[in-house]
Amino acid sequence: LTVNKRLDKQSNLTLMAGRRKTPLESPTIDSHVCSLDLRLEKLGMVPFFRNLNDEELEDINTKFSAHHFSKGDTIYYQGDPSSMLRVLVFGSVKLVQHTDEGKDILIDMLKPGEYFGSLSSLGNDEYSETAQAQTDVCVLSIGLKDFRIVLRAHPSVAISVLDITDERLRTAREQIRLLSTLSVEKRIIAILSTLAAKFGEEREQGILIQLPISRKDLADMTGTSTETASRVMSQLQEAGIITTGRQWVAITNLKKLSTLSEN
Amino acid sequence: LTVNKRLDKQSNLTLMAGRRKTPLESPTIDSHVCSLDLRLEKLGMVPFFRNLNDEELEDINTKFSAHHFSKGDTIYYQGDPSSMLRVLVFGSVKLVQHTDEGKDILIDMLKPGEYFGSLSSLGNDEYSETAQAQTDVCVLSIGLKDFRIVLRAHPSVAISVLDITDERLRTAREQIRLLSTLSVEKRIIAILSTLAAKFGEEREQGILIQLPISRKDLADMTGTSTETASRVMSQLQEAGIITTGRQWVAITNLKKLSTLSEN
DNA sequence: CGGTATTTTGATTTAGCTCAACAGACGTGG
DNA sequence: CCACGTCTGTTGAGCTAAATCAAAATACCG
Repeated sequence: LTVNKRLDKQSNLTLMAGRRKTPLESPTIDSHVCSLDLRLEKLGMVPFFRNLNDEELEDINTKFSAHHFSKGDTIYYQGDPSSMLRVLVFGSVKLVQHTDEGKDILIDMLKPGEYFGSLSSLGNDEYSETAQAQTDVCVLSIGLKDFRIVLRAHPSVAISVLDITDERLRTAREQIRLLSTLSVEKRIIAILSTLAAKFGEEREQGILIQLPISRKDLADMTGTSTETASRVMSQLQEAGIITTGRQWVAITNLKKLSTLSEN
Repeated sequence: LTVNKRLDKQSNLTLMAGRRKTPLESPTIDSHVCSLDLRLEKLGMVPFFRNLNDEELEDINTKFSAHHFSKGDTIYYQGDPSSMLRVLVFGSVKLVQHTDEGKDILIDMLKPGEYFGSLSSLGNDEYSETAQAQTDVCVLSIGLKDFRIVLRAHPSVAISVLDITDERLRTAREQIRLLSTLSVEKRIIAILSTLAAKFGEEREQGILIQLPISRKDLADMTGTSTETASRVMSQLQEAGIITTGRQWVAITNLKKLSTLSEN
């Protein structure tokens, strides 16, 4: 993979400082990473195509097209007519719902291999959320009708997609539980644990969450205000549980974090 | 259908009173409604079997077994090993999550034709919620492995189940939005609208929600306390928007209700 | 280096929780 | 059919978590 690590020069200088700056790797991709010749390989990595043989994969491959988006780009907007199913191949994407009152809800953050866009042509003809590139990304797209054909031809794919969707439903309901029963502090702790499990990587600072996450993102994930999210993060840092800065978080004391979520 | 309507004698007497008593029909079913001879007919009504021909249906039918539960019975408990997929044939079922701290979350209320239990044998070997009969109910059950076989043999079924699950995911995320952004009053108003659309029937009192719903149920659906739910319901009744009593609600002014939810 | 976006911190306000007591409805058994 | 016990809903008062408003500090970007 031709990934350019844009190493920040200060990352060495600030190693011992109380609050380090941008320890995240912000990978940028050459556009050809997202090119035709790599699609087949990528498709085979996607969970719901994993059981297929080369011939089947080849067939499905022809139905997909590949696109590149830069960090911050919007892949589709909530309310747009929904017509594509997408598979994230590289980078990370966030799904956001906007409300009339201007509040946002951050529904999910995706990593490579996950699908988004619309699945079902049933009734819902608009995207129910906005998809935004959180880093530079590469995305494969397939038209809904074509995807239906694939599902019909390959029951194992349909079953895999069903399993994944069911799992997401479970996660969404868990989120409802958190929102209904826990204090803001505990909700943020829970989200940090989840993100660490999904995106965390071992570093000197602890488990670094490999994603640009702002206070507003945290607030939108936990249904609170940026100010409150900031206060909670300050407390957690004060308590030596996390290390954090602008758009990044690392968990330095996972044990203590999980203790707090119980209590 | 041999359904006994247990007509409450007071329903006539109290027609003009400010607050009527138990206007709900509480149907009880003779156990043989849930018997073998009716299963086939019922299965054909289930959304995801609708496209199948008689022969296919017959085949699937043999894999299901029928069970009757009385109002208040628990069909399965959160944490039990999950092994069955269930289809509600008659009555209504509620899905509840319990928390360590003793708070409950009411995830969903089901009507005939909807499925519950577990879908995916993937990883999750325990029910993530408790299913309780809200009225007398009749339920068809199939073992997970058998259901997998059905899915594999009938792609159209797999696709239907996927569509339904996707729709539920959308609903769950909508619920997350409500919890994250709206006041308790608006959340209750939103739930009342939803319930009216799903379970409402035209009556003299207005759109009567054909289900026993307590203040606690409302509270557990909206993530609030019974006291607050009660206060909101009192206000709504005061404002002439709903009529309500013990375990029942009717919406007398739907227009005004939807006005309130916007504002 | 200056401008902008993000984060922090403080002060004030408030929605909704909790605790508490009571009232109305239900149903059960005598 | 009535009396009684139990469950469900109502209402009040005080308290607290978190929202909001406001302003300053810090990091990042060109």
